[in-house]
Amino acid sequence: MADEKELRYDPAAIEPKWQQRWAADPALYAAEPAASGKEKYYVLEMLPYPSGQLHMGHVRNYSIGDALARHMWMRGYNVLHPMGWDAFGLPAENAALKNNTPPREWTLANSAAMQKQMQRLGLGYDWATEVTTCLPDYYRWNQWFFLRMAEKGLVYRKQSKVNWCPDCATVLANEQVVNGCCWRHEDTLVAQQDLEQWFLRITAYAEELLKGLDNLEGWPEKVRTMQRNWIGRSEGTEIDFAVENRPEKIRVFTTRVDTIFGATSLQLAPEHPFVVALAQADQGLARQVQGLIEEQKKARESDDFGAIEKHGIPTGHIAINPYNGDLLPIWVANYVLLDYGTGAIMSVPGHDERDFEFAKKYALPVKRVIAPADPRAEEPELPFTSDDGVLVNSGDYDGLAVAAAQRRLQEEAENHGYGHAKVTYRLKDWGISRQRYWGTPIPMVHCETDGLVPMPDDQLPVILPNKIEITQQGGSPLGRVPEFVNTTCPKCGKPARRETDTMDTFIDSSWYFYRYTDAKNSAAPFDPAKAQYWFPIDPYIGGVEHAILHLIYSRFWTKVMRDLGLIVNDEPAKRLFTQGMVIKDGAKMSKSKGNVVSPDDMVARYGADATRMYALFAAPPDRDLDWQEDGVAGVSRFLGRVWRLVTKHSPTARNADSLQSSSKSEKGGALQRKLHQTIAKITQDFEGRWHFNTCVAAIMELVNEMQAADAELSSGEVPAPVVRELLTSLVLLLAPFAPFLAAELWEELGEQTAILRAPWPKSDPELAREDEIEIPVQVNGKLVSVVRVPAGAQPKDIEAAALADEKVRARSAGKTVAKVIVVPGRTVNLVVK
RNA sequence: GCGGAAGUGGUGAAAUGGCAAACACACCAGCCUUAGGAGCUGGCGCCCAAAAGGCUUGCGGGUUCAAGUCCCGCCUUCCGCACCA
Repeated sequence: MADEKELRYDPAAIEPKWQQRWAADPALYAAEPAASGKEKYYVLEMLPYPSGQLHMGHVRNYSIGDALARHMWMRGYNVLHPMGWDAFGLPAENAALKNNTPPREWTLANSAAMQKQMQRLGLGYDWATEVTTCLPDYYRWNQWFFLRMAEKGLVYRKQSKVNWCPDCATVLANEQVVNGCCWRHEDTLVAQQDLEQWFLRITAYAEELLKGLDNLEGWPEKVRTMQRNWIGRSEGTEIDFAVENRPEKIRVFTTRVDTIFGATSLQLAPEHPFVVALAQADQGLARQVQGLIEEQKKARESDDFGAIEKHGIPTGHIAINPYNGDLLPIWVANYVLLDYGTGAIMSVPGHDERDFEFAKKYALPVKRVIAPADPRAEEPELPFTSDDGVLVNSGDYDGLAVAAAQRRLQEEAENHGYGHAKVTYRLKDWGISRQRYWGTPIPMVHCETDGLVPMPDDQLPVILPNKIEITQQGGSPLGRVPEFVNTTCPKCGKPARRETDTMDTFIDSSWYFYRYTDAKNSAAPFDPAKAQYWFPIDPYIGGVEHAILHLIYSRFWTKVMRDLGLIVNDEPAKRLFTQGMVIKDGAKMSKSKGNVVSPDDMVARYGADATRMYALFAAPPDRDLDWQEDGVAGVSRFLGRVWRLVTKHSPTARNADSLQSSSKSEKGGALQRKLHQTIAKITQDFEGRWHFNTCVAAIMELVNEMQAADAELSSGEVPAPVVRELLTSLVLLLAPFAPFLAAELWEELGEQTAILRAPWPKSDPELAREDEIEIPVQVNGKLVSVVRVPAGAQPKDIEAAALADEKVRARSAGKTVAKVIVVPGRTVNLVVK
């Protein structure tokens, strides 16, 4: 019975054994100091939120990163492969409410559980550099950075709108607003509230963040485009309009100043200062404007801003077009946004869809001022929004092309002092205040005498109190902890109040990957020399859902740190790799759909190796992956074949002299050829394409061939040194994808050292070369036959072989061969007439 | 509306412009048996009873000796952004 048991591949026996051995050897996955002299490789996967459970998306993400890390270790690189926990955030507070567990305990228990899962999966992380963002030795540096930014003028406070869930009685982040409702209360509309908020001046870096994208060649085009759109640079003109009988001027932003002779009104956002001023003196107007504001609010809340019907209110005031003296009625319109441009537009119904719709509704005049560039073209229907045109009905500017007219009109405005060219961004400053408990306290003090006073560095960290009652009452929870709130002013020493807002959790993840390079540093966020050695990150691997927020914030943070003199790199990551989603039955896995596959379950049934290898085999890593359990079973069966193949022939391999492995036997030569072709293919894929699905397929082909030659391997027909080479190389190739089985079989082959330290096999082109190859022969582009020729055959020999082929002769009988194209090693095409 | 990606067997997929469907899954037939979530052999795009042959990469054009791959125009799906002036 025992013997038979041994004939079966049993991951449940193999994997825990190696897991224990690896855990007992912390140096195995540890990064070495720069002095190692090895070339560095920093492979990073996005750190998880410690929810308590890994999901399949994590497994896929980490399987990709771990395969790369293991491969690079075997290539002799100094590899940094760290892991940590994005540990602040609302779920911990929700759990606290639900289970009466303190957020800190809940979070740390979760990350400990997930670390166990990761170790069970055999992921090779250097746990000595682990970062947990909710611990004071990490978040104190958030506070430190905040103070440095404040010194540089990158921090300010201002009144701002926030998302407010009345049921939770708390502020929500934008990403927690789903279709205008709270993510935890699907039927509760999120309201907008005005609060005084802390902001980081990310817009100071808007231009650099945009320009830098052009050089990020290792980032997916999709992500770069999304960031470009998010930053939303647009070039235009600001023009000041005087108002009849009023002292104010109204500044308008437009990208189409060339259409200004077609302006027939000005439209102002309901919250525009001019409107506010008018409303103060006019109850009726005030009420109407309030109506518009309510409408906008509602539209914003329902996430359907574009769909509300345009309407407006005439103010009765008149603006003057500075170019031609036209008198333009001033309106308040519900489709104009206060926070883009200047909050005021010139309305040109002839050449803008929205203005046209508005003008039709209120019977405002529509003027044609742009004609198609081609004079023969028919006069187009209005609105004509193309910028390929020339000016008409525009005084001295008639006949100018759009672009030229814009330049001339800008010059004119500057000469007369009523306008100038202007670049506007859609990117807004980063509102980082959260009226929540579980986050980094903002290190500021409110003093009656000195106002806002930053905490001195030597009083950091401002510790988040542990004992706190989390309730559903409004306001910052920290405000209800007197020991926290009551302090003394660092400047004057008088009693003062601490800031009770905490920081957005995206701050935690904006720089965590620098901390990995020096995670235990208690004097600085990290040693610049260490960061300089490891940065930039070589591949940064994660889901595309972070394309905007996290990846813009962390680029911003990198630039700030560079300007603080801490680092020398401009960008955090050389290459960004966005893996596809894991889906099941055509839909993203989710609890509500009931199609969630648990990694623990897969590991229990098929083992970590099969689970990981399936995650790499089922699809290329950048595409969505459809999880099919039968596929995991298939990979598991394959690993069983490998196990049987290697254990069966390992005695032969162990006794072989490893120095001579070149085979004289035909079968041995064929297997060696396949082996060296496989090594070449996989090595090449690791160098950039990362199509691990075809790497696994190539290993399967190799195993299939070896299995088919089982008799020759057993009989000695294939020399023992070749058997040895075949088996050891196979196990080495498998190591990045199925680390447990590879380690087990490595030992089975009598190897003493860790497989992770064994050199990656090298493909010998001599051994990989085919003796004879098949060349498809086409006649007039149609496949007709296949001829066999020696591998290095000359074009004329290949041509002769093709012409001699029977099927080819039949096909070209009675016709003349007009042309012969020979692609050596590839194909022959005969053109016959 | 703007931007991005993708459309290939029953399924996941493969294919530096050079034999479309490698490798797997599922299915079918057979073998073995210690009856297992095991192993082995064979079959498996479509048309034709089979062979021979023909057809086939969303649709329509084009470039080329040669197109799943390159170019142009459409259609569909997914994703991101969106009264952004």
